[in-house]
Amino acid sequence: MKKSFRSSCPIASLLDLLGDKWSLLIVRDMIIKHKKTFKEISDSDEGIAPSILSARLKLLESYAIITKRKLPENKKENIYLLTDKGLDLTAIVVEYTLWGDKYMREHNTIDDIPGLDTDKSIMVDTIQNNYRAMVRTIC
Amino acid sequence: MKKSFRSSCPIASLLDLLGDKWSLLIVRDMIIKHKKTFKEISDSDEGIAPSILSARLKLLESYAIITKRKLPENKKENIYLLTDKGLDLTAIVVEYTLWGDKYMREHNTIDDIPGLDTDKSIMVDTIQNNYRAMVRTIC
DNA sequence: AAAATTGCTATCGTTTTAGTAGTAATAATT
DNA sequence: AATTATTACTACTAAAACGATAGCAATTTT
Repeated sequence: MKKSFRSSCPIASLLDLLGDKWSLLIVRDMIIKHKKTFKEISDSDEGIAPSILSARLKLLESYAIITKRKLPENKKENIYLLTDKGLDLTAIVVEYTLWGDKYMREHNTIDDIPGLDTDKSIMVDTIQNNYRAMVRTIC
Repeated sequence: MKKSFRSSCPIASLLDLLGDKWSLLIVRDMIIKHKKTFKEISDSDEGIAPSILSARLKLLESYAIITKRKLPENKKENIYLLTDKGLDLTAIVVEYTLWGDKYMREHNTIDDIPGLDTDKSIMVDTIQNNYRAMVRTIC
């Protein structure tokens, strides 16, 4: 899994990894909607093509943002879970949500998302705790 | 300036605008490095092609994230400045910096950036205040 | 045993990106 | 005043990425 980086800037380096139209949406599906399988993510509103989803999951896995495993009771489904590193993207996802909620309404219909008036750090903690609780139920 | 949106999700909508490898870097150059002209942004470490920079600046302007103007004393240079909407991307830029600083060092050389241990909201305020002060000196 | 589901890969036309060259207008230099 | 340099682009083409669809193997369900 090769990748080259444009510069030594932390922002540019992160963009070299996740700077496309799909990667953060996959992370969103996992963090917020607790999606865990190829099928669940495929079924999102935005309609990602399987070839793209496949490539992105591989990339995210190669950078240890997600892990891929099978559960003993199902040999068909792969379960994708966020690592701590991946779950640490929550703050970015929250900031995207807040900015999009505030400024994109003039250009597009935007869903109302409850709880956006909560303190940011509490939002981030809540999301991360919910995710970890979900992981505990399946492993 | 046409653009279509994939869904009514605020995150997806923001990604439809800024979800590429360059837009946020341009915003970073403006917010952090106080770059204001086509030339200054062109000269960044990452080496953006002029055709791409031109297209992105037009897009950012069309969504009122930046403005374009000339100063009376120079009829050649265009001055690009962030609007309040654009400056509100500071929190996202800060979160990118923090995540990149924390997790990208194992994959790439990452510059040390002073002040990353400061409280997030103070970082954001400081950056925004510095930017506004800079704008005041030239307008 | 047959049908459906899941998790992909393959293919291919279209779109986007990247790199380079070139140009017009202004500004600086000689 | 004439030449040179700078700025802000646009134009062009090659390369890469994307997007939609089809297809397939391994399971699971019926």
